Amino acid sequence: MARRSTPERIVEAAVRLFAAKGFDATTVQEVVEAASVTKGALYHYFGSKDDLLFEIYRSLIGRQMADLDRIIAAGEDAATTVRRIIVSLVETTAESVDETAVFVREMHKLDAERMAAFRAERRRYHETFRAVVEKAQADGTFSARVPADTAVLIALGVVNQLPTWYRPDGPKPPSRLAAEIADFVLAGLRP
Amino acid sequence: MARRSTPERIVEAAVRLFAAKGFDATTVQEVVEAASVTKGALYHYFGSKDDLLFEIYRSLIGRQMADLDRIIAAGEDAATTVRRIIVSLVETTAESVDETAVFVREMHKLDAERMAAFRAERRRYHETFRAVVEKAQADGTFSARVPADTAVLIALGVVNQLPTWYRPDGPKPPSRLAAEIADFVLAGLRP
DNA sequence: CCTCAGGTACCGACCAGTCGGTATGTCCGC
DNA sequence: GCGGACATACCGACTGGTCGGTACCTGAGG
Repeated sequence: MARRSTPERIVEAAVRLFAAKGFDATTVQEVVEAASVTKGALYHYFGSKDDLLFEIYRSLIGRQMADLDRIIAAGEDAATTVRRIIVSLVETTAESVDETAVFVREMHKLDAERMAAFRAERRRYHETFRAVVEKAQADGTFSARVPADTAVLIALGVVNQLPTWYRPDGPKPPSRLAAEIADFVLAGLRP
Repeated sequence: MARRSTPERIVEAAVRLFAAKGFDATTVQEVVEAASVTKGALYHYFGSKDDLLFEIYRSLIGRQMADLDRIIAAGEDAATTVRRIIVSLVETTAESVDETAVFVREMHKLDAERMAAFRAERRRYHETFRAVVEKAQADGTFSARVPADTAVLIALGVVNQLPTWYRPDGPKPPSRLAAEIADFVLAGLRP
């Protein structure tokens, strides 16, 4: 039998198809065929096609928030913290390009309740990141040339855009890309 | 009668709806109702729902390419040129948030032929922008800390991500936002 | 009276989700 | 150590509704 559990296989197939064709353009039938299960099995584990989509978001956001918390808890200086946040973000994104692509494109399809939950998480991420930049700007470690919130928006914007041009088989390994992006952002914040 | 021509009204309504609900989730019926026309009128002017989508891309890309060519033709120094490219991009994007949002989210739905045409245009934009940065890096005007292509990818990434967080009624006017983003990018390129 | 702009009724395809079923455990009283 | 009650995991034919697109109509201007 297959190594992965049935629900895992279903989510995997769904991510691949949603990333390639979009959520609406992918039929439940295609998902079950790609996962080698039946419709019955899918609806046994997931309440609806939307639930499947939400499951993808949940796991991605969960990983990113955990990384952020870990980095903040380490309590290093601002430049190191910012570098680590960006590197971690770029690397997770690179290894989950499909998830991120689906996420960025179809996020607005969440229903009101889930959208609220998602916004709260994103807000927390954003505020935490911004606080690091603001503190460093206040004590002169970073330049205040550009407001902290714009800097954060720029950094997060780059990462979310990554799935549109990043190719796993491209010339630059994710670690190299992560370092370059971090360098650029830090250069922008340098006094 | 309405001021705008029928096809213009149709495209306008389509952009608004596609941006709000997504292309697939919007029915042709909703578009014609929002535009106060009938299905017959829509199919009189557009061959298919996809044609409508393509029309949105075409006009947006056309405007951006024209702006770029105009800026390059002015032949100013690298820093001014880069600033102008970013400002022009941010401002067009801000005044066409809906178009850009649709574009970023649904671009992958283009058929092979149109996708190829689009990629060629994007490539030209990218290469033109990169050439400016590379030249300035070669003569020492810009730092070569971060490769030119990464810098360009970052700059364009920020702009494409703009529709997800930019609000026309937000505290910062587009010109201010454009200036901040340009400042940040130029700071990242400063020797 | 013919063409062009627009209107309207309708069709065929498709798709998310349902539902009645089976097969395989597993726990428990006796 | 066995029968029966219940649960878990899955199957796949079917349906009710939806939607893009089409065929045909109308009315006005030249």
